[in-house]
Amino acid sequence: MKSKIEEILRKAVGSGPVDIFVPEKENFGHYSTNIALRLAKPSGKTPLEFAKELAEKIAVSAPAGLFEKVEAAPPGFVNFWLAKETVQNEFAKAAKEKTFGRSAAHKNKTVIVEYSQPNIGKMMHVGHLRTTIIGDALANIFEYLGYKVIRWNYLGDWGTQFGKLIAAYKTWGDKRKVKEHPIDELQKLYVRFHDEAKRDPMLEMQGQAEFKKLEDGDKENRKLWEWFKKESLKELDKIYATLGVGFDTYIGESFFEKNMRPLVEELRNEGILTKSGGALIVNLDALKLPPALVLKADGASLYLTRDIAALRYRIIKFKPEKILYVVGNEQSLHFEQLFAIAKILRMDKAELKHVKYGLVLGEAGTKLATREGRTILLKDVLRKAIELARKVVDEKNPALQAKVKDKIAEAVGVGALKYNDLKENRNSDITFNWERMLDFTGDSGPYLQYTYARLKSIIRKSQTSNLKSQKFEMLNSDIELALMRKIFEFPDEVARAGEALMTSTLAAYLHKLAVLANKFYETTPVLKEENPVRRAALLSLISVAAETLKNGLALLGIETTEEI
RNA sequence: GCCCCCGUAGCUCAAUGGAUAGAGCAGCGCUCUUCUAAGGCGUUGAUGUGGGUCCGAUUCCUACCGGGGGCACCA
Repeated sequence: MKSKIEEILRKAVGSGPVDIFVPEKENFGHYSTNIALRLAKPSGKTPLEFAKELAEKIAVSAPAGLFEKVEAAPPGFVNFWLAKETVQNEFAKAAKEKTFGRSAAHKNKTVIVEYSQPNIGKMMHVGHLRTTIIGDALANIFEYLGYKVIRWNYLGDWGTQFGKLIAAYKTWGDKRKVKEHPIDELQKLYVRFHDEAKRDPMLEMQGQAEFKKLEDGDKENRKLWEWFKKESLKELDKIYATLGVGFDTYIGESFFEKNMRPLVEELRNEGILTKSGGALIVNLDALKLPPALVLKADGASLYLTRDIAALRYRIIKFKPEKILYVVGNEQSLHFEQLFAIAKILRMDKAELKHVKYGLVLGEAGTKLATREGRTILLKDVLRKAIELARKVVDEKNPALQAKVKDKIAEAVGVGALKYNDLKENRNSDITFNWERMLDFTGDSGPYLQYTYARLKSIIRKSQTSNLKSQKFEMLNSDIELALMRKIFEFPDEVARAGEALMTSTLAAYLHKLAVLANKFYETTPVLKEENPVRRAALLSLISVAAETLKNGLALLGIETTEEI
C-alpha cells in the first residue's frame, strides 16, 4: 500500500524522491508525507499552501474510491485516509497470500551475515547472546526480502589464546578431568593462566611460544587444539539448539591459517608494510587511523591478518553484495582498520558493514571478562529463563500436559530473552539485569506469544476449519479496520528493518500489532457473533492476524505456541 | 592524550530533520458468572548544559559536563 501511495505522490509532484510514512496517531492520517515542507521553498509558496494544492491535486488524480480523504495539515503535511473498501480489499490480498510480503526482488544477491563467533575452549557468555540473536534475526529478514543469505559462524578457533590454553593444559591440566567436563575444565585453566600470568610474566611468553608452535605445525599442539575444538563444538551445539539458531558454515579463523604467508607477501608487494619493533604494520595515517599490526615479531599471525584473508575468501567465493559483521562496539577500531585495508587492496566491491551493538556490562556497570573469571554464562541465563517460564506456565495454565508445558516454557523463556534484546536498537551498553531479561509482561516476547495463543484459542473453539472467508465488507468497526491496516503494513516494516539493519523497528511494529489484536479481543466477542457471515469474516481476520504475528516473531527468531 | 558509543519519565528503553516526544516496569484508580487477567481501561511523570545551522533539532555541527569501551604484538 505504501508504495502505491508513493507512486501516486510521485506523479503529482513530478520527479524526485518521495516519502510516505505511517504517522504515530490516526488523526494525522493512515499515511502521511512531509514532502510539501521540503518542496515549498523553491516554489515561493508557504508549505501549507503547497500542501493544500498537492492534496487537492491528488484527490482528483488518485483512483476513484481509493482514499476516504486527502488533507493538508499545518505546518505542511499531506495526510491520507484510506477508504474502508480500500482497507478491506488490501487486507483481502494479504489474507490470500501465504507468503505475504516475501519478495523475489533480490534473487541473485548474496548477503553474508557473520555472527555469534564464539571462542573455542571458552563457554559462551551473555555477550554472545546479542551477536547471535541479532545476526540470526537479520539473516531471517534478508531471506524474507529474497536475498541468498549465508549464515556464517566465524569461530574464534585460532590465535594466541590457544597457545595460552595449551600452555595452561601442559602445566596444570588433568587429562581425566578434562575428559569428564571438557569445557568447564578448559575454562578453569584459561582463567588460572591469566591469574598466574599477572605474577609470572614468563607464562605470557610461554603461551605465545605455544601458539607459534601450533601455527608452525607442531604435532602435539595440533592434536590438543583439535581435541579442544571438538569438545567445544559439542557444547556450542547444545546452546544453538536451545536458541533455535543455525548456520550455513562454521569456517573460523583457523581455516585461513595457510593464507597467512601469501597474504603478508601480498601486503609487502603492495608496498604498505612497515617494520615496527620487529612486527609488521600497515600504516593508516592517511586515513587518520592508528597503524594496524598484521604480523607479530615472532612471525605469528593476528586476528586482523586472518580477517583480511577471510574477507578475500568470501569475496572471491561468494561475490556477496553485502557482508554484515555483527560484532560488538568495542571492536569498532578493528573493523575500521579492516575496511581501510580492504579498500587499499581493492576488496571493497561488497558493501562491508560493521553491525555494532553495545556491550553487556555486569550488574556493577563494568565490563565482564572471561579471562578474569567475571562472566555470566549463556547456558545459565537460558536455564534460568526457561525454569522461570516453566513456573509461570504451571501457575497460569496448570491443566496442560507436562510435555506441552516444557515446550511452552522453552519458547517463552528464550523468546523473552530474545525480544528484550531485539526491541532495542541503540548502540548503548546494556547493564545486565535478571529482572528485566526475565520480565514476561508488557512489551515483551511473551506478550506477543500470549496474543498469538489467545487468537488461536478462539479459532480452536470456533470448531471451524474454513477460515477463508473473504467477506471483509462485514468488518467495519474502527478496531477491525485498524487491525487490518496494521496487518498489511507488514511487508513495509520488514523492508525497513532490512534497510536500516535494525530489528527494533520490526519489534515495535509487532508490539503495535499485538496491542491492536488485544484491543480487538477485548471489545469484539467473536464466538457470540450471531451473523454467520460476519462470524466467518471475524475468524478469518483473527487467523491472518495470528499468522502475521507468527511470521513476524519467526523473523526475530522467536517461536510461537498454540497454547501458552 | 587521541578515537568510538551513549546521556530522553523514579527505572529500562523508543522516536527515517517534522505535527501534541512514544512504550514497558514501578506507583495510583478501575476491570475476570463474557473467546486464556502473561490481558484491557484510566492516571502521574522526561530530551545533561551552553552556543550554532534550519521554516522546523531528541536527531545535524560545536564546546563543555557525565557514563562505557578501544588505542600494536589478545580476540
